[in-house]
Amino acid sequence: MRGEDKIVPELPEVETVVRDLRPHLTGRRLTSVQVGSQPLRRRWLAEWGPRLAGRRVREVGRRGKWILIHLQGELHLVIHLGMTGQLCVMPVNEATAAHTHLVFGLDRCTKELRYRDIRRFGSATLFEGQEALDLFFQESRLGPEPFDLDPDYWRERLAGTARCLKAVLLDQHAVAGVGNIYADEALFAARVHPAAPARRLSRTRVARVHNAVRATLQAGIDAQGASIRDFRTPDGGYGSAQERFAVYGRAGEPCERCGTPLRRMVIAQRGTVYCPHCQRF
DNA sequence: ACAGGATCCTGGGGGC
DNA sequence: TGCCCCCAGGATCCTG
Repeated sequence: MRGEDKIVPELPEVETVVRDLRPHLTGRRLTSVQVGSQPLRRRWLAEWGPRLAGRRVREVGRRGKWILIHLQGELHLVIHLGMTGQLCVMPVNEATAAHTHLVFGLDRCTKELRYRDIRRFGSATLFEGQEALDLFFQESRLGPEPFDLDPDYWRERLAGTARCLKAVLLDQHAVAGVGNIYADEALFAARVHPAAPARRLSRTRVARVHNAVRATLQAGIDAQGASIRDFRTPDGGYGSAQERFAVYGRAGEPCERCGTPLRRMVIAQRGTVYCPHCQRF
């Protein structure tokens, strides 16, 4: 990580953004949309602006790493932050940062909702009707929320694949919301090797993975909550929140449990850090 | 159907 | 100091 203080948004970061936005947006009307010239992962369609103008925000929610802004009249604004996306409510008179792609006006308010995304891996899409929203998640085969799962789900899911454990954790079809950072942290907490074949895991190891995924994500949510209140930087960053990670970005440093130097390998095309002593197959 | 690879994109870091 | 190259990674599309 060294000097890098951007955290790629995973479930805990997205949950934090949602909690941060909720009081600012709920009950407010979106009045307009300004669209930048550069396309996002999914192109914002010109007809969506007029369609959502004047709609009141009913609720702000989350599904996996997707942010859901439910509007009056069964419209659903679905936003993914990709790797570098930021969604902030800011004063209208504050200068608009480079790479701001969408600006939503808010009624009776001197603030506006801004979507900024340097790498443009993120997206914003408008769905009309609950069926269209359900169909989107159904077709993308988004897996269940990690907090809704029990060990039986993990046993079945892991037994039914030839892949290694970390690849399954990263797979949004298997479980929604886990990304590269929390996958590594959860496997360190569970003391299981990231390259372990998923189908060969013992019952006790599956239970450890199940508990570790939940505990790690919950700790992430708790820490982000603290960081956003205490250490939020002017550009909307999360300060020094990454100091809590035990393995992510720490290849070569001593394991906090046993002192063995942490090792790095590539799994599913993702940089993976683990303790070769604590984490076994 | 499933698994693995390529693709998109930019700022930052390493190497020379 | 400067330039080039490469790397990071989430979702999605493509191939075997």
